[in-house]
Amino acid sequence: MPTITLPDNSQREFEQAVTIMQVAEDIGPGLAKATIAGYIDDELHDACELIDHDARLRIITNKDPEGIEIIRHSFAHLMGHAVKQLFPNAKMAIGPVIEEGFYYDIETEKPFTPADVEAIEARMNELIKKDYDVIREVVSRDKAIQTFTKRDEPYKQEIINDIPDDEIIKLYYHEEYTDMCRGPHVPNTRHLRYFKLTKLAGAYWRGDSNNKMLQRIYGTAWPDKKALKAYLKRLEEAEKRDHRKLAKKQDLFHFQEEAPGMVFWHPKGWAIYKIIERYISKKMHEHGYLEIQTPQVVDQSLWERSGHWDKFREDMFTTSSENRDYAIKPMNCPCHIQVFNQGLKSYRDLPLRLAEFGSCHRNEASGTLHGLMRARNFTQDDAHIFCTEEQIQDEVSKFIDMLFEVYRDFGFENVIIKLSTRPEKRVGSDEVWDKSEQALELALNNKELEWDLQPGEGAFYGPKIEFSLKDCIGRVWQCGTIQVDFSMPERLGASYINEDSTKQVPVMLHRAIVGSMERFIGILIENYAGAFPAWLAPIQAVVISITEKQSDYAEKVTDILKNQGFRAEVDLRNETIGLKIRDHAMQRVPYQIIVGAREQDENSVAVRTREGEDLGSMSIEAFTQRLNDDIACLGRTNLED
RNA sequence: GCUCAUAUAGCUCAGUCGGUAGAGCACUUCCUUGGUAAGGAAGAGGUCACCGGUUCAAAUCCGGUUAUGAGCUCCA
Repeated sequence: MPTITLPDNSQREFEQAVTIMQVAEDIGPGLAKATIAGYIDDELHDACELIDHDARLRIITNKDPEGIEIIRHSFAHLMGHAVKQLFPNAKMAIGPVIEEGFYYDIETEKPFTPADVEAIEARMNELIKKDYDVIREVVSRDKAIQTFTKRDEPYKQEIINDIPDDEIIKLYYHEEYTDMCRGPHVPNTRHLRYFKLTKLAGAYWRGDSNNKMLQRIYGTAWPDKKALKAYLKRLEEAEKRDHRKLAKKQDLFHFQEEAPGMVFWHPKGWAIYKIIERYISKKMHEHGYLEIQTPQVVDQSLWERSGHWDKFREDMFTTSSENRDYAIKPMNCPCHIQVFNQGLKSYRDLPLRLAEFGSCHRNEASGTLHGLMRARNFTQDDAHIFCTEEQIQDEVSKFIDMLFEVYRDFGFENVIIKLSTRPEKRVGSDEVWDKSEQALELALNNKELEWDLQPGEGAFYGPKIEFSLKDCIGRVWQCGTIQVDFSMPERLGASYINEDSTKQVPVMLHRAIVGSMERFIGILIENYAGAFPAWLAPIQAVVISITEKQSDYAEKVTDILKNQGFRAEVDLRNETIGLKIRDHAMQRVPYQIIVGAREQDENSVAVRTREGEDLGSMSIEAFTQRLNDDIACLGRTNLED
């Protein structure tokens, strides 16, 4: 006689054990129709789950986040159903839910073509129309193995072998198709309506590149048509912000075949770069860093001693001359240690913070290149802090503060923080790793920051904190980092004299805020959709003449702005005012200064923003004051500084 | 690096069955001298990524290379 308590605390009593669906039916036919699954006490179950004891029940429909997730998961099975009908020899691997959709990894004789995907989508739509019931069966391990042996599904068998003994195994039947899953799943395919298969790609079995590459089909699914349409629209809009597209439109930079993964910066893109560089440089100065510059090409032996040659030689560009082998520097740390090593250092010199805008070259695998986000030549806002063990905590803490100061100035609120701990292949004792991992964790917790642990993802010389930002379509890119290194200073002979006159090896902290100037600019372009705030905009104001008669006056106004350090341009083209405004608005220039006969007579300017707001006529001084106010929050950042 | 796809004018893209290439924008010149998101006309512009093959004939079909895109792997 189970008593079921609903979320509103109302209770229903039943003569015998009931399923979630039966409870829903008891409440009303509308709810029964919408029921996807339910929480029995605090556990999520299929709608066919039997309740034989007093319990709390919360029914899940497509209005709940869990409901949407179940729908997406069931869509993966539905795709499996369609795939097996069209490609009976396909071997199904895994089909999980991801953010906004699902995918299935499948082994096939021949890779799927885009036409195959269309056919699969069409077949899914046909299956949907059948509104068939999805039947769940709890089975023994033997029965599961038997089922998938009979179905000739080797990947499923492999998965079963990895399922812990105490876990129950469930099969879900979609007519003649059978899949295995933890569930829950929708009780009937009528819940599966609004989806689209979005992309086709290869993916390694179990994410290991030594394994066979399977075919992965991605899809997106939503509870209603409106949500699906909105998602596709959102994606389309986001793609317009792609930094590679905006770079072409705004003439910021380009890539070409002769230098894959290396940027040709154009004047406007380089202006942004220099503004950021100057900003960071100033910040570093304020935070006690000393800026240096080290060589691009360094003898191979240094990389051998640092350990990089061993681990990364495949990814390093090399060159040779007069029987000596060199590597183009892939990172700056060994060079910074060389600077540290010059002259005798005292404990009084610590912490010593050496900073460099270090240009690095890494021969990244061709398939990983991605515009500015992943380039073969990039510049790190790198710095290495040489300090004592006792100073680590404080330095890490100061660094995190500085990082957030910078990110806020660039308008980033949403920073993804991860702590990566010791990898399998590493140098240094466990004791040293314990200490450094704790130092990083403590620094994060003291600031009450939210972070995720990434076990085994640290660098070979030490653990690290990563600070990542998202691009226009939500891809996550690591930007900032701070890494503890107990190994490299010793390997490269760094030392200082302690209070007691003994020689000690300093700890080194590797750290970067923007990470790669290139990547950071890429993310900035996408986040601002090309409409940079005035302090970052490559052109802050464009002076537009209405007719040729104002050419001299327009040039005069432009010169005044330029002489005050503003980035201004003049547009004297023989075109209508409407066209010129349109051009510069599309170029996202923050301010347009329109000068006609009226302004010339009054020695004034008419100001318009790129958003289309008409600020009216004002004196040149009033405008420069306004522009100054606009960029004042971050101090004047003019190229002429 | 792996899987799939793509590569045509400066840009965005058409180009059917294999018969020597087309639009819009941009560019140049001329007309127009204007008041807040496209004034008008004319002109110029292409070794169809590169190398090879099939064919009487290749932008188009086939193979390879390079680059790019999506995803996977990797990322000091």
